[in-house]
Amino acid sequence: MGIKERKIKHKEDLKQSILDAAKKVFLAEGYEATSIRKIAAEIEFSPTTIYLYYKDKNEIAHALHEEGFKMLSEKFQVLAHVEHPFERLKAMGRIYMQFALENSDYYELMFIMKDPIKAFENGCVEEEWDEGKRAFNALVNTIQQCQQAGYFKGFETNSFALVVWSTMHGLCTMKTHGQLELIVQRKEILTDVKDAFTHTFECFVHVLERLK
Amino acid sequence: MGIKERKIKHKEDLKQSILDAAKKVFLAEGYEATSIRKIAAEIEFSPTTIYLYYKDKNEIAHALHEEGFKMLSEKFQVLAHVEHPFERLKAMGRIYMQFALENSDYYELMFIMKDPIKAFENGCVEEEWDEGKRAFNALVNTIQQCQQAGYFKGFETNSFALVVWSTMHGLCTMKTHGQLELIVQRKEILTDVKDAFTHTFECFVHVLERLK
DNA sequence: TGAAATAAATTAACAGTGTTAAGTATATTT
DNA sequence: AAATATACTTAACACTGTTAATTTATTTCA
Repeated sequence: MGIKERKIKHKEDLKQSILDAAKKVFLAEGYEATSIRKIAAEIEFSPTTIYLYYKDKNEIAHALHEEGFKMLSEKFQVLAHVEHPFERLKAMGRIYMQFALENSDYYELMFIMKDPIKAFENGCVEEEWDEGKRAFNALVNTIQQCQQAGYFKGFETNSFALVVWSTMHGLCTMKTHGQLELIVQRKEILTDVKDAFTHTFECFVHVLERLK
Repeated sequence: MGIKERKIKHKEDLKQSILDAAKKVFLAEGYEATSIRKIAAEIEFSPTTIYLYYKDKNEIAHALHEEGFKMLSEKFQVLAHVEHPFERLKAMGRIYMQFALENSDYYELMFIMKDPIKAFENGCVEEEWDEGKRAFNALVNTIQQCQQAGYFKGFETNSFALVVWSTMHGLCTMKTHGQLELIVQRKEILTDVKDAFTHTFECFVHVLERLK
């Protein structure tokens, strides 16, 4: 009775099981296709049961959004071993880019979609955007250390960090949303899309290098 | 018989009337709430009539997306009177930002949503992304002129243009999607959100100025 | 142990979505 | 006047998130 066993396991912590099921559907079909009914079918419960554990779909979106931040911060772990702050900043950018491309659905949920944010606007989730802030702080700290090493002198640290993040965020979204592909389509110089993405990043790195 | 007169006028060019109705609902309630049924109710026709003039909702999204580009390019007209290329670039950025804030729904449709792009992927619309390309070309040309004036020397023009656009796009989306607000919330230095947005832009301008 | 109270899950329903196939008037052509 | 073509509508499908009311299961207490 594999199904029954699974059901018992589910009951132990149904909230987590719902999230797991949501994640499964989400990864296989994207957020758009992740309906309450599909999640319910996955765990063999009624759709309305989900509302006993999550206030609404936004709260599930927020939970997935948190998962995404856990993933990203794990990938950021390796940065601790990069001593030179500017090298660390570059590595950070590359990790961020890679994450955005390889987990574009998560990226969407973390930085583009409004649904997960609505969750703590509607009072579902108590905390503020701790995950996002932590990630941003890591960037601010690295930039601060770059400044101590002679880079970006005369720039207000927070504003500069926002510029850097904006650039990376803009580039990643333009890539994953297809605008980059459309723009580059007939531009002879940057024929390959992959190149446009990488070249733009490298160009940005050159810009930063010039600010020493 | 105001209604009947209107109906006759509609029949003259129903396709345009549908678009006008779509725009009305879209501006009043945003794209999410712009349903086929609402558009139909607006022009007092059956919902299915719309499918006689537009293949699907993506095609309507694309039509609105075109309207947005017309609006933006109109606002860009004033740039012709700005002689100095770097001043023009800055003005371009400010116009872009203002447009994104004041017409955030249009901006969403033009640069973030995938639906309008699907329209010419699904063969609804013949042309490529001409509007986007034209806007991007304006940016490339300005940057090229900046380079001739001694700015951004040694940078590949197209890549540099993509960096600039990425930064502006990233900043605007972070603003309109609320991330900027959340990040700044507890950062003591940039308490005001409006300030964070403006300050980041100004910081970016300083970055560009340093590349002379 | 058996009845009452509590908790957990379900059924049915609401109000909406994009979209399609089939049917009905209206206008045009033969 | 009959046949054809055009324009539009009705009805329906297969979904969506969400809520209220109801049933089922578990626990508490006399």
